[in-house]
Amino acid sequence: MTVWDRPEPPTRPVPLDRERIVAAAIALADEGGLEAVSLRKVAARLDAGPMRLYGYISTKEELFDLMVDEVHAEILPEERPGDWREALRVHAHRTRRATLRHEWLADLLGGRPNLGPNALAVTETTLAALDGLADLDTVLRAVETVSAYFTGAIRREIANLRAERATGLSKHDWQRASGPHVEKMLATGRFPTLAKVVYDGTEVDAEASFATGLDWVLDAVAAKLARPPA
Amino acid sequence: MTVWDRPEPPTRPVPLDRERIVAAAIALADEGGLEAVSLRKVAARLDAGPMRLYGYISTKEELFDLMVDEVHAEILPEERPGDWREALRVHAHRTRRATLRHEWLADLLGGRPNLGPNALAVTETTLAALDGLADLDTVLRAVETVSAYFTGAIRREIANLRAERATGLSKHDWQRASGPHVEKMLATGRFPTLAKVVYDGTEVDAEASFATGLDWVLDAVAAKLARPPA
DNA sequence: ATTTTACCATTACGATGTATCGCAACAGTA
DNA sequence: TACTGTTGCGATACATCGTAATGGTAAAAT
Repeated sequence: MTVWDRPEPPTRPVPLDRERIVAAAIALADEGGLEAVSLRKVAARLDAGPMRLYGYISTKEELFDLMVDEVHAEILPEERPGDWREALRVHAHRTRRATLRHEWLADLLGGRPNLGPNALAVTETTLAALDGLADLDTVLRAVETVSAYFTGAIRREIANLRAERATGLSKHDWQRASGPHVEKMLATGRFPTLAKVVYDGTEVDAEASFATGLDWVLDAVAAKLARPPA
Repeated sequence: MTVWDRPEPPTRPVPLDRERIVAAAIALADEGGLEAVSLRKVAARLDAGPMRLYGYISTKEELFDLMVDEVHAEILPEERPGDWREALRVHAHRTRRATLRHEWLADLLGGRPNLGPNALAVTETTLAALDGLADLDTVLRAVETVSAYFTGAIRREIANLRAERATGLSKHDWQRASGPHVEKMLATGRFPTLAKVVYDGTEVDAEASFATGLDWVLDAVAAKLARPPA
């Protein structure tokens, strides 16, 4: 058995780190949604066995946590924003845009506390922009209220977007035509107001809706920041 | 081969309907969370084979849709509420309470459009309470803004609650002590505002936070309903 | 040079959602 | 009453999943 008969030794396994793992997972999720992310497929992208990953994460949920935090790096504004209102608005819009780039984020948003370094940095920046404008509790409530709003709004927007894609219709048409079910329901006359909205409502740009609702909430915050807490 | 040797004919399979299926699924989810809901286990509860369910639903997601709609029956207020503000507030609180009873709802809230009969009824009631107070689009935006808020707020509340349960600590303590990670992060000094909030913030009752944020949003809505749209 | 350690691939297990298929009980017809 | 279609159900099967356990092998330590 000469050297020539023996194959070359297998190339050393490609080095791994969380960054590479998370990048692979995000790529998969971007392409096929969260459900396309399996530890096996992530590992395969890195020319590794599935079990290899357990050196870096101990559960699939942790991988999701890492993914979410990674996207928060995109959310973190690059320049310190002007006033508090601008800071909150930017935070909301950047989150929305990031979610449009990575739709799977909608499935994770608000699902678990985000304690990764990037998420903390985002929170810090936002809090800092409000610091001193009112007592701590009010500031916190302001940030949480705004973020509750945009979390919910983004999730709904993505949910609608998926429904539109699934049916190939705009939301407006989709509600009326696509669902014989909805059609039928409305025809019963049990939902007169809803029917009015569906039939007479104008179709509004998603981004505009988002921005308008956000402005309302920001107005509310402004009112509470203005005067000391009740 | 006498009669006695022959077994009795198998009892006819227990009759099934969606109501029973959904009830079984909800029971499972209440006990063990959404992940405890598998078609096999649901079917087992009904003394049926898994495939039997596919006569009533064609996919697991549909089962989730049915579950969500079923809970909306609990959310629907029994008496027509007073004014619009009360209507929105009641909608929010009833949704929150339902989610506390069925925590898994937090995982589904806002994830898909809710078009079931009960969900439509809830929407109708809410819309009806605002009907005529402003043009349709404003009314719709009001309802959507409020519901985006409470969807997001509820999800965060449940997320925190789970984290507390998992660590056995209150959120306050959990952020400071449990996570050596968070501790360390804050100690870096890179998150001064956040540190202040974590260390100096008072611990507020979850329901109170929810109610306060909700009131803020309702104030904002009130302002927009008062004067005609910009 | 030998032992220890640390890592990694393999194997394996139980569970899942769902496609397929064959059967058995009923409905309707002759 | 015999026969035949139809319908709905169970069993089987498959591909996939997350992850526990195992065992080998290469680098580090002695």
